[in-house]
Amino acid sequence: MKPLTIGKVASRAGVGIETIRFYEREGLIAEPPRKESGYRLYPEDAVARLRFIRHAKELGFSLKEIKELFALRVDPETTCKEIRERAQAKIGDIEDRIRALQRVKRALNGLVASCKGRGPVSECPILDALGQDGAKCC
Amino acid sequence: MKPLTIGKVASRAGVGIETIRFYEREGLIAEPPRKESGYRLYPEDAVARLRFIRHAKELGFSLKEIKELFALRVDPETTCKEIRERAQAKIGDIEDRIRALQRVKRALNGLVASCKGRGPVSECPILDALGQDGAKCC
DNA sequence: CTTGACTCTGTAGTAATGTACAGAGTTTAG
DNA sequence: CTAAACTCTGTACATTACTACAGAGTCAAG
Repeated sequence: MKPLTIGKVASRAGVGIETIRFYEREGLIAEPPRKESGYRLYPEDAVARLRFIRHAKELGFSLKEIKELFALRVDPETTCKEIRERAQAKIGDIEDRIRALQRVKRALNGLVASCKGRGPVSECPILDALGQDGAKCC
Repeated sequence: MKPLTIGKVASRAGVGIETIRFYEREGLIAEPPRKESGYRLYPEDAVARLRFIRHAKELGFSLKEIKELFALRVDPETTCKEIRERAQAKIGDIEDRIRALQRVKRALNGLVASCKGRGPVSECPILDALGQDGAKCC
């Protein structure tokens, strides 16, 4: 397989060229070999790595966390268990966020229910509720 | 009740002084009256408003969204009905966000389930799955 | 009345995550 | 061979949500 130029890698991985160079600067991907001209020449698996980054980001990992995942992989002491634990911690984070949103939703639903949809805004119970110190919102 | 200086408001609302001035610049809180000296003098309810912002932020609203909520209240033409409609739209947004997070969570759960937590990282299915093109993660 | 704490404006910096040129050199299709 | 497309470096800009001064003026306790 021929090495790929940055543009090919970008289109195959579904990211921008600038993004790849950015990731290189940030240490998320290795500096690839270059042609004499200075053009970057990527092996095939650079595409997989960029896809990994993209998917992990979609799953709510920050670049920093992704970098940590890579560091784990590089470290020969790391076990599958550790990766799994990270994923589980992430699930916990996501559950927290879901719960927080559900609280907001419940609060808004309650407010909507208490609002007849008539009268001036000054009498609308919706906005007052969030000004309290915690109680009404959760 | 005496008007409060910015420092008092900040400590009561649990935010920084600079944050308050920042919110003022951003239009999240009104410019308060001033003393001759130029010192800001806040009415009590500024504290409630800042708490509102803080709580809403903790619940995942961006400052922009919070501003939109306030905009509803400020407009004298706004009726309770409009607030209610906005609140309902907001509920829809929140439901979307919850669903997105649940998709992520399901994906991560699937990955965790496929990982026995044993063996070297090179055999971890979680990392493999992230390298694939989309299918495994959604 | 002095001194230390407070506040003012205005500017600049931070972190995260890119995106957008400018200006120059390189590669490739026709 | 030429022109279009591509890539290079380096810098600057965008967004969100603050945070940190600098230098000057103000307030309040003792």
